[in-house]
Amino acid sequence: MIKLTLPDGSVREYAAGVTGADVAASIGARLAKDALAIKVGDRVRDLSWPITADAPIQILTFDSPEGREVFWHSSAHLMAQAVTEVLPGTKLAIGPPIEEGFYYDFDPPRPFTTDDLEKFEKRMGEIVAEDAPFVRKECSLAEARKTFGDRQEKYKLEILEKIEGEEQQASMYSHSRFQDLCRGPHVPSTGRLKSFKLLSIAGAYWRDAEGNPQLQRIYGVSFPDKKRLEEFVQRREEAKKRDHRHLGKQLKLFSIQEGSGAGLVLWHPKGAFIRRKIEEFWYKRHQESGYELVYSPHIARLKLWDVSGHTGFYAENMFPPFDVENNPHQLKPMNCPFHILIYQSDLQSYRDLPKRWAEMGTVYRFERGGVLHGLFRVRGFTQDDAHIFCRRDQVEEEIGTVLDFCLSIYGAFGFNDVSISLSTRPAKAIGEEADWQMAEEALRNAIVRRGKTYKVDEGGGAFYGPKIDLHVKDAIGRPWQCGTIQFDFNLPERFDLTYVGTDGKKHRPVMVHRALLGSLERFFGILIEHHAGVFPVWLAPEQAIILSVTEKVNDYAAQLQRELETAGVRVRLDDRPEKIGMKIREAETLKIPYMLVVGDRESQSHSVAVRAHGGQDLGTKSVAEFAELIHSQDGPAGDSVTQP
RNA sequence: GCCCAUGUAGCUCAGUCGGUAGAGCACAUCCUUGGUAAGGAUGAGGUCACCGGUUCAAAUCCGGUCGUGGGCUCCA
Repeated sequence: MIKLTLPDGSVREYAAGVTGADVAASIGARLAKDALAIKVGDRVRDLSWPITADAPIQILTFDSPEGREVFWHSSAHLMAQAVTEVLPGTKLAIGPPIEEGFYYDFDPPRPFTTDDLEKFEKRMGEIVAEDAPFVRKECSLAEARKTFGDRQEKYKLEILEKIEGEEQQASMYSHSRFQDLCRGPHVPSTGRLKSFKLLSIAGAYWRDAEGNPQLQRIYGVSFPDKKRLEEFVQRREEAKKRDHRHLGKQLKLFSIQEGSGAGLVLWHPKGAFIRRKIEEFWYKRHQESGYELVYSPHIARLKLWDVSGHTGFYAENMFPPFDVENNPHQLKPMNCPFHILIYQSDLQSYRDLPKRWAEMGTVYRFERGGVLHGLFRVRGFTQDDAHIFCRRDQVEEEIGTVLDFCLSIYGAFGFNDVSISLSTRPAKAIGEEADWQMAEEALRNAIVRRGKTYKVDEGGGAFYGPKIDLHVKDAIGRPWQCGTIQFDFNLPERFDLTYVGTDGKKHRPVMVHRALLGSLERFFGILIEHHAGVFPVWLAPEQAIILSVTEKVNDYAAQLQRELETAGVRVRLDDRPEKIGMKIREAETLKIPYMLVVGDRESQSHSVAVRAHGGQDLGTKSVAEFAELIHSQDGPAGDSVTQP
């Protein structure tokens, strides 16, 4: 008999050789039905795997990340069978699960088309209906080589070459008429893979290396039931509706035009208004929080970037230098060297630290054409940057303060679900081991002391220091990386930064880079998608629009506009001779928070009929009441609202 | 940068087999004075992204460039 420990700590006894399927069945019928795989110790196995020794186990279902991985991996095999059957001669590369779904890379006799996807899906459905079991078979490497050699699966042979030396045996998984080289594990049978959807076709290099043959990748996603697939489809549609590129055009917020250049953003008046609101708020909060504002130029002598090292390690992201009176100059990809020059311009005493210098600094980075994407990936953007120069004994408190500051800023924009990751020392790093430990400790403590949880990205730090990255979750649950807090052991050395300590000697300060929103462009894009274009009152360029029912009340409407403007409300008047339904429709599509319908009734009682965006009727209000309503919402979330 | 797709009116998009261009919305003018998501009429608006090639003839076929989209790659 062997003892298996369940996740809840309970121990059950089974005969040696018991399978995951048996164990699941012994626990409950529901679990047996949902079980996809089993975790034995820290290895995930097929449900048919015989367990021969005591171990902690966990039955994996679709509700666990590992269960989903297995499910999607099996789905990739399912798709591969369909593709090879529909398009014989298609060679197989690899087909792993990904964050949400799976893909498989193929080398087909001809490129796939969108129509192909439907054919593949149809065949996949047939294979699911077969409910064919996934069967694992171990074989020698030589045997595997022969199998795939016969089938002229050159990519599989390459994988086998790589495995050689690492493994003694190869494993094959087959189901229905399909067999693939695979480590596994897999779900018990194709019948589990009920609901799936093939999403897109993309090019991808074999082994992700440019220069290698380009393969055709098909992305797909699958779920154990229809409902979850429908939810997924709905989520995608919702995301599409919120796409900041469409909303940006529809609401006249910004544009990126061929005439000015790819990846370069034009802020139109309404977008610029919102940006200005964000900036004003940002400046105010920084000044209240011990930062001093600085400005720096957009270009500098190339020499500066030599000293900072950017011409070396950052060259591929910089625009080419240009000549200024025989002096090469460089468009700035970062703000830090300028802040450092400010630091160096004076003798710094320990008494004066920390220095916290913040700047909305516009930087230009060369991004390859193919990666540009709306406001999310651009070539010119404004970082909400700051650099903190401090003593070692100040580090931990500084980091903590930055973290608090950051979270409060996110809260003001309605982002309260923030996830934190800590990236530690990479293999290739500069600086002393002790410094790294100190820095990582400081970052860790700052997070832990605030009772926050965090993920560790081992080795994910920059070569010059560890960092914290902050991700905000938007209204439909998507995470976006915004903030970053990074230690830098590199630049203080390169620029030989010092301060005079209590001992009268020179000491090296610690430098921390930080951005909260990241880039204004990107953050604006996130805000647009988060709010689906319906900006909160404090950011909305137009907070309300007066809609006159007939031209007879236009005088009253105009008077109303003056009164509301005097009361500090951003209000526009639509007094065109159009029907009220038409005006409402337009105001709705413009996503103006409040519509004020005025006709004879309102004109006589000196009031407004308030309709909120989306259709909610807030009834009739006096001018003062409505102005009060706007004032109560005219500030960042959680901020005390300033009365005009 | 690479692969695939794509670029037609301000926007969304038709345009068949190569025969010199269309709709809806938006815009302008006029009519309509209408109470919570599209009232009507008329009109104007295009070097079919750009450059080159094939052809009697190119929005259409071919090549290149640029932009955009989905990916890949990269990401101090």
